[in-house]
Amino acid sequence: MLSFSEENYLKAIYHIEQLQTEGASTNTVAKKMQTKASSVTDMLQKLADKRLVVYKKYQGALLSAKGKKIAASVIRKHRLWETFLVNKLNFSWDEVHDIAEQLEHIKSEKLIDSLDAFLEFPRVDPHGDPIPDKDGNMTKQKKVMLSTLKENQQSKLVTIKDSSDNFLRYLDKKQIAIGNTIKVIAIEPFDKSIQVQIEGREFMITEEVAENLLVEIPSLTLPKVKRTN
Amino acid sequence: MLSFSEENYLKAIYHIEQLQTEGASTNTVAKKMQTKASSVTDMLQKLADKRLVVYKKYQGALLSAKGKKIAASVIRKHRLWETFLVNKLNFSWDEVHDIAEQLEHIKSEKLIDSLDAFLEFPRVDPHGDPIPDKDGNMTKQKKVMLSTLKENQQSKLVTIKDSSDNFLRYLDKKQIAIGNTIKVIAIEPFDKSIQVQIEGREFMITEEVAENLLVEIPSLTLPKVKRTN
DNA sequence: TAAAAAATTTAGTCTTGTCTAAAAATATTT
DNA sequence: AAATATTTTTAGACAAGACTAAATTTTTTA
Ligand SMILES: [Mn+2]
Ligand SMILES: [Mn+2]
Ligand SMILES: [Mn+2]
Ligand SMILES: [Mn+2]
Repeated sequence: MLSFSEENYLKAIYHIEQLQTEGASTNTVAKKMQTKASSVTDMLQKLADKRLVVYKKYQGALLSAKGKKIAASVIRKHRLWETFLVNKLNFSWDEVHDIAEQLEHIKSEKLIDSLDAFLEFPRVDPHGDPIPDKDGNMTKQKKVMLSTLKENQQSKLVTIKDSSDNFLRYLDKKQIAIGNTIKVIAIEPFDKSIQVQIEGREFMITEEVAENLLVEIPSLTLPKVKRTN
Repeated sequence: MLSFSEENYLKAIYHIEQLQTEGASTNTVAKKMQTKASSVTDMLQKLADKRLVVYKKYQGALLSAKGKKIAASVIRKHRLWETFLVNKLNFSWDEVHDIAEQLEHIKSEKLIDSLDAFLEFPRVDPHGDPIPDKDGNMTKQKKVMLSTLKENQQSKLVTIKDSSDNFLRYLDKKQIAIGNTIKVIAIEPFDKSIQVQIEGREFMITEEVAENLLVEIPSLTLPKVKRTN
């Protein structure tokens, strides 16, 4: 039975591995865990003893298969609980993360599978992040920053990069939600701000916002040319 | 913010105080917490420092008002989560206790009040135990052991004393549930076994079972005599 | 490639919560 | 009221998980 702390470290390493190819460095983990590098070293050694990570002195750590599975199950629990809070208890999406940080450590396979069924097997959490299945598999969604689209391209908002309360509340205020269809009307060359049309409403967003909105890769808008078959 | 351990000790003391009038002795707490007397002494001193119990060396501990409120809130959480598991996730009543032991330590007032509303403000948990309200008040139900009833008396099952898995499963097997009407048909003088009628079905239970079934205090069955008034 | 900077590990300390063994206080018997 | 038994506290140790400061290794810069 792993401690809360061990589970949190595994989760942090998992998230770091998603971004980079190499192993998670001591300092990166320390930053993510808001702790000191020396504490991280202690923990990496312990997780290595338990064969949950492969760790080489001064070289950082990589999750083992076993470690990856545990990390995915913690993430599964986190996201299912967030979904429960929003869908069943009417929490808003900026209120659920801290509570899910606690709930993700409750140990009971039956509980989490029942919860999954109760929620009717959601594929993504309230922030658009995919929920791993029982075996830890997660469909890695292909997505790009809205800021990479060209004028007239449109796509669907699948998730967001920044999940801070401030950003979540900004989106609520602008009535931007996961699943919305977003069309790029015009891009201002001077400051890269974007005129967008979201679910019919047209308005302006800054480049910073556009970089934190991740949308489906838009299907190529083929030039209307007659095919000669 | 209290630790899980501190909360568990407060809850244990609360339960002990319900049974006795005096303070909880070190040994009683040790038994309930399945720990050593010396560990209990350490914790009682700590809880006394935090003004959560009134503790006198060699005399045991009593909850302070503050301590009592915290204990009641932990019990409230425990029982609401048990209710959630049974009513919403279709757990059986013998499966929920261990999971509730974990869930009762989740810190979020909004969460527990939302859960309360989601469950439509239940008054009792799946085992018939009363759920304290937000302020820690709990309606102390008046109840007696079924074994104290006389022949022909009847009452309603409100809760059970023993909550072991074995007993809960015995009740399931016999289809005995909280809220059932139980009538004492006959008491066998030799072994005090009781012929009962429960929701129409008539069968025999042992004295031990009858001592663990707590029923409403039955209204006096007045002798049928004409009033001269 | 040697020096400087940055990252990482080690050594030692602290807190929380647990334990065992021994000492002290209280309760029960003779 | 002693003597004995039981309960409770104290003393000292340990493991987990964190920290600071110092030492070591790796990376970057000159
Ligand atoms: Mn989250
Ligand atoms: Mn999320
Ligand atoms: Mn319970
Ligand atoms: Mn219960």
